[in-house]
Amino acid sequence: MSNKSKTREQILDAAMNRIKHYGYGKTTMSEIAGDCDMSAGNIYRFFASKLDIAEAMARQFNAELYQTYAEIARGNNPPAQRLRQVFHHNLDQTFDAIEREAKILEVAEVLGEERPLFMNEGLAQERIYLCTILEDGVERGDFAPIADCNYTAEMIQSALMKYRFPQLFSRLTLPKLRRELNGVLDIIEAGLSKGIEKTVETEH
Amino acid sequence: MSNKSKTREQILDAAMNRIKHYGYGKTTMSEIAGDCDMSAGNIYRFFASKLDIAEAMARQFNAELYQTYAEIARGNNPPAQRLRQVFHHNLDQTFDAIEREAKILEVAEVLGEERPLFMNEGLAQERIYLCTILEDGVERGDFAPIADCNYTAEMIQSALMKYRFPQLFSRLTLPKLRRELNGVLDIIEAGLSKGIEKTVETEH
DNA sequence: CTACTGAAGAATTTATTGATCATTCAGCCG
DNA sequence: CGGCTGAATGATCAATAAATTCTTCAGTAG
Repeated sequence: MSNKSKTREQILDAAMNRIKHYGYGKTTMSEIAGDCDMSAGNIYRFFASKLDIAEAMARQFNAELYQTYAEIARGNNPPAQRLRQVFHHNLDQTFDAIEREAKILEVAEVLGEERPLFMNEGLAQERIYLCTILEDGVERGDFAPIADCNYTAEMIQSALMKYRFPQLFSRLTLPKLRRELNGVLDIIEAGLSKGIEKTVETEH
Repeated sequence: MSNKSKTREQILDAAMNRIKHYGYGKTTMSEIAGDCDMSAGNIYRFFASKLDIAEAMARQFNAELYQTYAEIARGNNPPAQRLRQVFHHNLDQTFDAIEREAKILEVAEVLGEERPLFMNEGLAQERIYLCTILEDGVERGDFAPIADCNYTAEMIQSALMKYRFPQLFSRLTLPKLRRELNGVLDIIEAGLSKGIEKTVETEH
C-alpha cells in the first residue's frame, strides 16, 4: 500500500520539522500527530516508538551521505583524494547540519546512547565505500597491498572518529577541524602508500 | 613554608580518597575538611576551589604518566616501538584507573567540561615526549624527515583521541581497544616511515 | 475488515520547595 | 599578626508532588 508509506513520510516530515527546531525532548508525539491531523496513537501504526522516528531521521540524513559516498567512490580521482573527499564531505555535512539546527546534536546524542547498534550499522555501511576506494587504490598501485580491507577501513574510521560528530567531541571551528582532518589523512595516506605491517604481538 | 605544602598534600590525599570512592559530586568540602580536622573555610587557604582539587588530582595522575613517558622516550627501543609504548601505557593506565575506581571518570568529565585548558596543557606536555621520539626516529632513519614535529605529534594525538579516555568514547573492552590502538598505530607507523606529504590545498 | 480514535496506565518530565553545598569573610585565638 | 573558625550568602541539588508524555488497546466508524 503506497498510502501507508505516504503517511509515514508525512509523519517523519512533521517530526523532523519540530525536532530540528525544538529538539527531540521538547517534541511530543501529540504535537507531531496534530501537525498531521491525526491522533497520537495512530503514529504507532507507522513507527514503533518515538526513538524510531529519530532513527528514521538519521537514516534519511545518512542516505544522502551514502549517495555522495557512492559517487565519490566510483569517481575517477586518485583513490587517496577520494578517501579525503569522503571524510571531508562527512565533516562538512555534519558540521553544517548541527550549525544550522543545533538541536540535531541532541538526536545524535540520544541515538548514540539508546541505539548504539544503529551507529555501528552506519559505520559498516560507510566501510563498504571505503573498501571500494581502498581496493581500487591497491589495484592502481597507489596503495600497497592490503590484507583485509574492511579491517583497514575500520582502523581509518577509528583514527577519524573525532571528526564524525565534531561538536560532540571538541569545540574547534570548522577550519581548524578541516586542517586537523587533513593532517591525520596525510599520515594515513602515507601509511597506505607505504603498506601497513600488522602488529603480531604487543609488549610494554 | 614546608608546613603549608604538607597540609596541602593532606587535603589532596583526603579528597582523593573520598572522590575515588564517592565521586566528585558526592564529596563535599566539609567532609574533606572533617577528614583533616579543620574547617571547610580553611581549605580555601590551600586550594582556590573544589575544581582546583580535582585538577591537582589529575595533575598527580599525569605526573606519574609523564615519568613513564620520559623513561620510554629516552629508552633504546626502536622509535616506532616507543611510540607504541607511550600510547599503550596511557590506555592501560587510564583504563585500569577507571576500572578500579569508576568515579575517576567523573573527574575526567568535569575537568574536560570546566577546565578545557588544563586538558590542552596535558596534551602539550605529552607532545614533548612524542617529539623526542619522532626526532630520534628521523635521526636513526626509521622515520622519514618531519617538517614540524610538534604538528605531527598533534596529528598523532588527534588520531588516537579515542583511546585517551576509553570509557568516555566507547564501551569496548580493553583487549578490543588494544587491538584497535595497534591497528591505528600500524597505519601511523607506516606513514612515518614513508614520510608525510602535507596537504597544500583541499577541494571537494 | 481496515483505519483510526481516545481513554487509560505506566513512565518520564517539570515545578516547587526545602535542604545542602561551595565560597567568602568578619572576627577570634595564640 | 598569621592561622584559623564558623556564620552568612548565593548557588546548586534532592525530594516530592503534579503534570505531561509515551505507549497500548478496546472500541468505533466507514
